[in-house]
Amino acid sequence: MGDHGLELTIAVPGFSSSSGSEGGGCNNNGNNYNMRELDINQPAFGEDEMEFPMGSIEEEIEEGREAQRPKKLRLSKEQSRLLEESFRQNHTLNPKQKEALAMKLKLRPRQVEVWFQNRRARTKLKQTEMECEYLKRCFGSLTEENRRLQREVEELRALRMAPPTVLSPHTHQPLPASSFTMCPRCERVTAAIPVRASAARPQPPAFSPFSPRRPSAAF
DNA sequence: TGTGTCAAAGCGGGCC
DNA sequence: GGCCCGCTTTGACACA
Repeated sequence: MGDHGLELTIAVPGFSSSSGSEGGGCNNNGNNYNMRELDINQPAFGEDEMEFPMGSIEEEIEEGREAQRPKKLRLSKEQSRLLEESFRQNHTLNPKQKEALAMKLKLRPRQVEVWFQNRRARTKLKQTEMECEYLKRCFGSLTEENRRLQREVEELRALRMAPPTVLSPHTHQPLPASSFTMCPRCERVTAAIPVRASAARPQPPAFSPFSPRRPSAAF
């Protein structure tokens, strides 16, 4: 989708989202969205509130009109563009900035405020989604690593349980049990068992999700 | 025309 | 009291 003329630009370390269809969106030619844009800012709402398309319901009731819900505002492309621009500069507005921006956009300060709130929420949601994807990938690789280590543990355990069969280097026959000695340190029967290649310590993963040095490309 | 999605706006609660 | 946030509602719109 994303064809409402509002593009998410998320400042996430390692990610750069381009503001793709700046000015060249798919909605700026000939569909009814343009008609809405005109509706929003045309002085067709009464003299006093011509900039504010959303009048209050109470006012309408007082005036004896049908208490119909006011038309919902859809921001024009230009309004969205300017809002995005100022959001890129600052994710929050002080009252002065808000007032100025509202004046510039012919909106109520409250509408600018709401737009920024919603925009922050959308940014956060997007970040959360990306973080979720990243954690899923971490989970997958850690599960795989865990499975591999479990198998290795099983192998080593089996090796320990089995009676040691060591071949004599001279006769190539199994040595008698009497030829083994007890290791004074670990108190196990030891013999000259060659180190198995598979028992070599595995390489640690390239990075750990819990390490402070996360690869920046993750987000 | 029904349905899904998006975004504006409402509402309540927490914080300063 | 104003602002922000999370959640929700609701109208506009696109699409099958």
